[in-house]
Amino acid sequence: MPTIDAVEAGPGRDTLLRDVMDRIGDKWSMAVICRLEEGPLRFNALRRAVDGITQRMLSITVRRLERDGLITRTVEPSLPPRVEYALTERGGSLHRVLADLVAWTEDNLDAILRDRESYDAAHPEGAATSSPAASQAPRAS
Amino acid sequence: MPTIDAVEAGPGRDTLLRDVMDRIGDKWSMAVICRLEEGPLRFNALRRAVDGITQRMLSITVRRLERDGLITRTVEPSLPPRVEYALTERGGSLHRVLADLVAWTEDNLDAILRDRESYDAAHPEGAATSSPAASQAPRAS
DNA sequence: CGGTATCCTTATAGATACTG
DNA sequence: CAGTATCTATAAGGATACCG
Repeated sequence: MPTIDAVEAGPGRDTLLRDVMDRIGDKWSMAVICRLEEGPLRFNALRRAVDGITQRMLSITVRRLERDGLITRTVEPSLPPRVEYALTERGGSLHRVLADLVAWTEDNLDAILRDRESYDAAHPEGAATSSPAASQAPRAS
Repeated sequence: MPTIDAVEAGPGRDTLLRDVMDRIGDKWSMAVICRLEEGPLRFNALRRAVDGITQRMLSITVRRLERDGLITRTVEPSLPPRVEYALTERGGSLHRVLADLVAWTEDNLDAILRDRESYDAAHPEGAATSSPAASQAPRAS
């Protein structure tokens, strides 16, 4: 039974955001969704398409996405087995939302990078703890 | 100088997504952005508004957001000092995109939760490694 | 009030090896 | 081909204490 606070403050937008972010905010989920949006792929094809992902992380990621109904996993019992992954309707709708996020990033990334340089120049000491990773990613396709 | 691969494959949507996710995919950034969208707040007011955040994490989070030009930090040199945080234009535009993500979550969360139960029921063994945290968050406003 | 500094626990993910 | 298992490194985040 929820306390009365839950009623007062509305649905808690930020809590909902946390819910979705916990799902897609990990290192590989979005990349997998984006690759599958272009069409279904088998495990190793997906592995090659994502670039940098390990077999283990792809395995974990597709299982999570399947669990949330964002992708399907279809096993064709041949020898060797064919396992195909494809985006669901729900996964596709999520991808559309994410596309807006990509567009926003395209519009703002350069300015952010510049602001960041200025900030670091103005705050020489506290350079540590400023941003997670983001330093030099491989920058592949 | 980029290699020729960078030209061939397009802008790399998933890499861009990773860029923005690295920025806002952490545990607290979105919550801070959402609270500030309702109006500027001072440090401790923001701390109380976010619910669950520690002083340390708020400190780190606002510094990162300021560094990326998503919020401003204004110090009024009184005694005791007043430090006010406010969303920038850029932060506001990001919030608008995030709002779509919230809406998507509102539309899909219940179904996802149900799918997840079915999945767990159908896959009793591999219950571990399935989802990060997400089990029982405090569920406050 | 508005933070830092320090310590510690746990999640995330990489490497590697092995299997049906 | 399509995964699992194990082990390890790192970093995100929480608890606590202290400072200008």
